[in-house]
Amino acid sequence: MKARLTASRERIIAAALAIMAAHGYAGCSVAAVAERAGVATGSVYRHFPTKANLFAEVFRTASQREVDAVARAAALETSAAKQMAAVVETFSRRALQSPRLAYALLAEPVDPAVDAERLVFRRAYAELIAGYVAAGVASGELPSQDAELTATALVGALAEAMVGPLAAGVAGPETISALIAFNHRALGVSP
Amino acid sequence: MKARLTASRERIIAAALAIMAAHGYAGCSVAAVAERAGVATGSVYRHFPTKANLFAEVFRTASQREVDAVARAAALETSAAKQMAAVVETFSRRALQSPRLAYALLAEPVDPAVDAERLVFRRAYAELIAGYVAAGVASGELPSQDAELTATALVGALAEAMVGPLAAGVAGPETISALIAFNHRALGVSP
DNA sequence: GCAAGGATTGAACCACCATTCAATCCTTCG
DNA sequence: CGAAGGATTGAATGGTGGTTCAATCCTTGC
Repeated sequence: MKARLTASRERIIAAALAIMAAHGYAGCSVAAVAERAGVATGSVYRHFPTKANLFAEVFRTASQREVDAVARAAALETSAAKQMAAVVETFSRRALQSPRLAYALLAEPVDPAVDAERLVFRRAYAELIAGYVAAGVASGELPSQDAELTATALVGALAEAMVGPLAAGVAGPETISALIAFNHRALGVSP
Repeated sequence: MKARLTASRERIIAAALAIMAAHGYAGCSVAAVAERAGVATGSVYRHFPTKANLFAEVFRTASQREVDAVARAAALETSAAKQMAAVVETFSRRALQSPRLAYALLAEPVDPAVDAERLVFRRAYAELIAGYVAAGVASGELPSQDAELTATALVGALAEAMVGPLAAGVAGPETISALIAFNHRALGVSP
């Protein structure tokens, strides 16, 4: 019984995520999510107090997955330059693979309460990057700089550079390598 | 009479802008805008077919003003490095001066139709910057690079670096100079 | 001065959807 | 097996706020 409950909860989150990936946040009415999850509209409210609350969790889940993937890829590298390249590479590849979801997570207009979760998401990337930058500065690989600011700015750069292509639908490998070059310059990686 | 008409129209746009600057897009119900403009709710629809349409124009107007201010400041400079510094300086100073408006223009959740206008705004900045970058590359001041991508990424970096401070309320001159340093590195300005 | 035609008004309308809740269905435990 | 209690249902509710429109008011041209 308790299992059935958590299963329902999971199914609702999964359904919301699936609809976001297919039709964006705009397509996510509570009724649609419930139908896809195979429960009644009202049942959603047994698991989540409000729609915003549900989607806060959906965003958190999806974002964590993304940040984890990026962190995992970057952790394999040993220099700040390579770590940053891995971040860009992973982030971009994944975004281009699920453009609708990426757009929803990054830029689509959403409920303000859900928007707050987005800030957390972006900050998580920034923290991750800031760590690499700080280490790079400490080791002398990178010039002295405000690691937090660099990281924040890079997150913005990455997102902005992606949103266009996401809409347009195309961004080849050359865009990705150009982005990596940009990142290296911004970090002050010596050529 | 025709004068009265255009005057009304202007007043409506001005009222919308004023409310945005004070309470953000969220505070901009058609009724509130109409009241502030000194017209009846229904009259708004004599000038604009829909609310989204009205705000598209409001965004366009406000954005143009911002881009113009930045372009004017940058035009006084002669090297890409100085031009970019002027862009950052002007953009930041103005954003910090009207944080609520800046937030609305840059990041606040809005109607999708209005959101589209935001892309135009960001692209306008990007084009402006891309011009300076391309010139810098041509003159040999900057290393070879994809000027469009650099410009887009810098716009994202600038916006992202500002949104946090906008919410927090504070970003001193040291943030601005750090941002300029970031920009110079990203452009490949030789130290 | 006076119709005619357009501008203005603002209260009423309506669509949309998140949220609720009384009725119903299961699961569980004595 | 059979009640008790919680889970589930989905149609009804309600609030919000954009949009409309019949009535009224001005302006304009004769």
